[in-house]
Amino acid sequence: MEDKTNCKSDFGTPLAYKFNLLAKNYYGAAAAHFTNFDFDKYFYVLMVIGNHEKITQQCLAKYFDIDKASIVRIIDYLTDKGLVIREKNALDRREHMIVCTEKGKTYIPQINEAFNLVNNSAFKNFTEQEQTIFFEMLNRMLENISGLPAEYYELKYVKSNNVSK
Amino acid sequence: MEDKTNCKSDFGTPLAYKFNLLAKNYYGAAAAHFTNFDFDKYFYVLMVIGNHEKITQQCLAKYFDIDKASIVRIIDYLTDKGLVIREKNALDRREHMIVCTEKGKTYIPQINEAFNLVNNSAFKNFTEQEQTIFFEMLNRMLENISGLPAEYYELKYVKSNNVSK
DNA sequence: TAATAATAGTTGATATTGTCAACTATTGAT
DNA sequence: ATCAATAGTTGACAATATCAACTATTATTA
Repeated sequence: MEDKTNCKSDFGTPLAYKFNLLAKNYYGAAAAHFTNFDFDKYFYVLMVIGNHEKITQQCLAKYFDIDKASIVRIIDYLTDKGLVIREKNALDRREHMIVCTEKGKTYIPQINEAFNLVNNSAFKNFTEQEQTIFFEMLNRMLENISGLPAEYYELKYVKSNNVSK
Repeated sequence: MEDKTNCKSDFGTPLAYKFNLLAKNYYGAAAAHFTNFDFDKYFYVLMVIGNHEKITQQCLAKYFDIDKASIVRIIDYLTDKGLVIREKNALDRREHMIVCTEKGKTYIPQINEAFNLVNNSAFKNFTEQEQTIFFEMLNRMLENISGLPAEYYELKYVKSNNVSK
């Protein structure tokens, strides 16, 4: 059994293993901030919806890279909790625009704040510059691995719903 | 809707969102290398087992941070495929040492190689130094978020089974 | 030593999640 | 007018994780 104490050895482990561990611990830490909410999941979905006036389910499906059927159930859940509503788009009546309710909006700042706190604790002892470098590296890696520019995931799908189409 | 074209905006998004995207794309890319195998999952589990003479299910559960019941089913699957076997530990008959079979061992180099290839494509246009920095940052972040040293996940659980205990 | 606690693994039940195919409604293309 | 494409929905299903209860074995301790 080889020694794995130095960083070099990391090159032999799949990156995704570390990403999974990080994601799991991250969500665990974030969930601690949401214990007083009357809903217990899809915080980031709500945040994405809340940060836009309206957004289609297709956009959400592409943004989160999951099946549109899953989005239906997520929106069902959030609707059930009174956090969002579906509105038919008059310009294209196939589309349902998802809109944050007043109740839903009250959670957005708290969710934003909580994620910022967890981000900050993840970045403990990172300089501003290191944080910037880290994000920049993550984005480059996303491009390398997905074949798509990383901004695609931040922008494109989110933007497309605001212009007529 | 604010502009999100610059990196700064990343600070508002939960890190785990990007980690999930990366992990998903990473596994997708890796799976392409394993299409000719007669098993279709748990490649990294097999690799970890194969890189040690023997390892307990507890070790694997802690290493992958999943329930021991899940490990039982994973080992059932790998056993079913003839890739590993369970051996009672004579020194502590509660423990089942998981050992790679000859068949299982033939896959280890291929799996190692495949992960290296995907790592390399993920790190396209990264200098050696950047790669080292990236891993080092990931490990620091894991420590920050989990409260445990990152090597814990690479070493401790994996090592403990080799000494009598 | 006997009783009790702790550990490793197993099993069954359950909840969650994602995925697929089939379907409706609507719009776009030819 | 017809046909194809898109947005969304639904039901069925498979994969996964999790939990509690259980067996077997070892460690603790009174």
